[in-house]
Amino acid sequence: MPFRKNISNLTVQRLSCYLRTLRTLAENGRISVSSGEIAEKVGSTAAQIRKDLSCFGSFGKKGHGYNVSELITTIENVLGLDKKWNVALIGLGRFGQSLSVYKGYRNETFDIVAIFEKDPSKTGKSFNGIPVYPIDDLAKICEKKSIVLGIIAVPPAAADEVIQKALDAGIRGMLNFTGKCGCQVPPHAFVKDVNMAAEIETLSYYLTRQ
Amino acid sequence: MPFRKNISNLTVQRLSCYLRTLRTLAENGRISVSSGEIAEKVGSTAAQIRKDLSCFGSFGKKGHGYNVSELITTIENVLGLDKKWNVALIGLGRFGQSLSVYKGYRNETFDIVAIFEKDPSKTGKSFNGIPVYPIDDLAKICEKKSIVLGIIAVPPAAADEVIQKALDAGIRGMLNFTGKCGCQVPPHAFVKDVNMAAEIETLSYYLTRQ
DNA sequence: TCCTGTGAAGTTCTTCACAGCC
DNA sequence: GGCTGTGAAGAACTTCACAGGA
Repeated sequence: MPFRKNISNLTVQRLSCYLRTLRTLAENGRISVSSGEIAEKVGSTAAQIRKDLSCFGSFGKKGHGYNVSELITTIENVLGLDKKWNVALIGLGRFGQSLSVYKGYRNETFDIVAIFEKDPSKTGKSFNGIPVYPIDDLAKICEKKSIVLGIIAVPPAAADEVIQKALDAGIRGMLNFTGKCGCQVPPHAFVKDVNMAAEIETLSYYLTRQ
Repeated sequence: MPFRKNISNLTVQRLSCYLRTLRTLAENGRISVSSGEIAEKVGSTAAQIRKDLSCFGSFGKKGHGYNVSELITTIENVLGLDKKWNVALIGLGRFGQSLSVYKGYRNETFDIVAIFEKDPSKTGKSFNGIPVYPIDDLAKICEKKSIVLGIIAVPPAAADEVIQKALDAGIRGMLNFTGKCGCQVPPHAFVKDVNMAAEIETLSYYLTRQ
C-alpha cells in the first residue's frame, strides 16, 4: 500500500463513510462510480473525495471514475478491516448490555469475544452468548484471546481507572462510552470518545441559536 | 448573551465537554478554576479553552481564573440547556430499545416523551413508561407534545425516508444512529450522524498503521 | 467530453506570545 | 506572580481550477 501522504484524522473518519456507500453500490451491482456521485451520497464534495482517496494512491480512471469493488478492497486494506479484531466489552450495565447486542459494525471484522464486569453476580456466566469475566481477569483473558480493542461502558467516575486497566492488559484502542472525555493515554494507544450527551447538546445549541 | 463571534462547530462540541468537567468540579465544591486546569482535565490546551470561552464574553478574572458556577450557567445558556427539550425516539428495534433506557444525557433537559415504530405489534402500548405510536402519527404527536428533537434508530435503508418524515413533522434536530451518513436536510434542520462503525474502524486504522 | 489527480489559493482552526489586570 | 483575553502567526483543512489521460 503506497502511503503517499499522511492521512489525516478527518480523512480516516470519512473513508469509513465512503466505504459504507460503496458497499451499498456494490450490492446494487454497480461497477464504477465517480467522485461526484460518492460526494452526493455522503453529503460532501467531489474534490474532497478525490483528495481523500489520493492519499493512498491513484486508481481512478480519468473520464470514467473508480472501480467500486477495487475501491472497497483498497479502503478496507487502508483501514485494516481485512482482518478480524477481537474486542472486549468492559461494563455490563444497561448500556453495556445494549452495546453487546448492537451490531452497527461488521461482525466479521469486529467481534466481542469477552465481557468484563465488576459486579460478581454477573460474572462466570454468559451474556448474549459472550462469556462474562471479572474485571481482574482482564490481562489474562486479553492475552489469551488476542484482544487489543475495547469498548468501555462503565460509569464516568470509573473511566480513568478502567482505561488504565485496559492499557495494562494490552488493549491499545478503545471506544469510550463513559461520557468522560479527554482521558489521557500514552501515544501508542488511542481512545475515541463517543459522547451522546455532547451530540444532543450540540443540536440544542443549533436549534436555540438560529 | 453577547455573541461576540461566530461560535464554530468544533467549539460547540467542546463546550459540552467543558460543561461536564465543570459540573464535576462544582460537585466537589470548587469555586474557581483556571483555563489550564480545565485543559488538563479535558485533554486540551489552556489557549484553546480561553479562545472557546472568549466567543461569548469575558468573565474570567485575570490572575484568578473562572467562577465555576457562573461558567456552568453561561455555557448552559449558550447551549440552550436551560430549558426542557421533548425528544422523539424513532425506531424501537434492539438499539432503539437500549437508547430508550440509556440516560447518557441529562433527563431534566432531554426527555424522550414519545416512541414511534413501524411494526404495529409494538404500537399502542408503552415501552419503559414511554408511549409507542405508529410512525404515521409522527406529525400529530410531535405537534401536540412540542417535539423538535429526534433520535433516529431505524435500519440504514429506511434512514432517508424516516428523516424526511421527521422533518415534515417539524423535527429540526436529529441524532442519526442509522449508520447512513450525509443524509441531506434543509438549512434550518440539523442531523448529527452517530456512527459506531466509523469510530471503531478509525481505531482499526490507527492500530494497523503504527 | 468526462472525470481524475493535484498544485495553488482560500478558509478555518489552533497555538503562540504578550499586554493588561488582579 | 498568576491568569485572562486576544491579535498575530502558524498549521490544518477544504475548495478551486486546470492539466492531462481515457
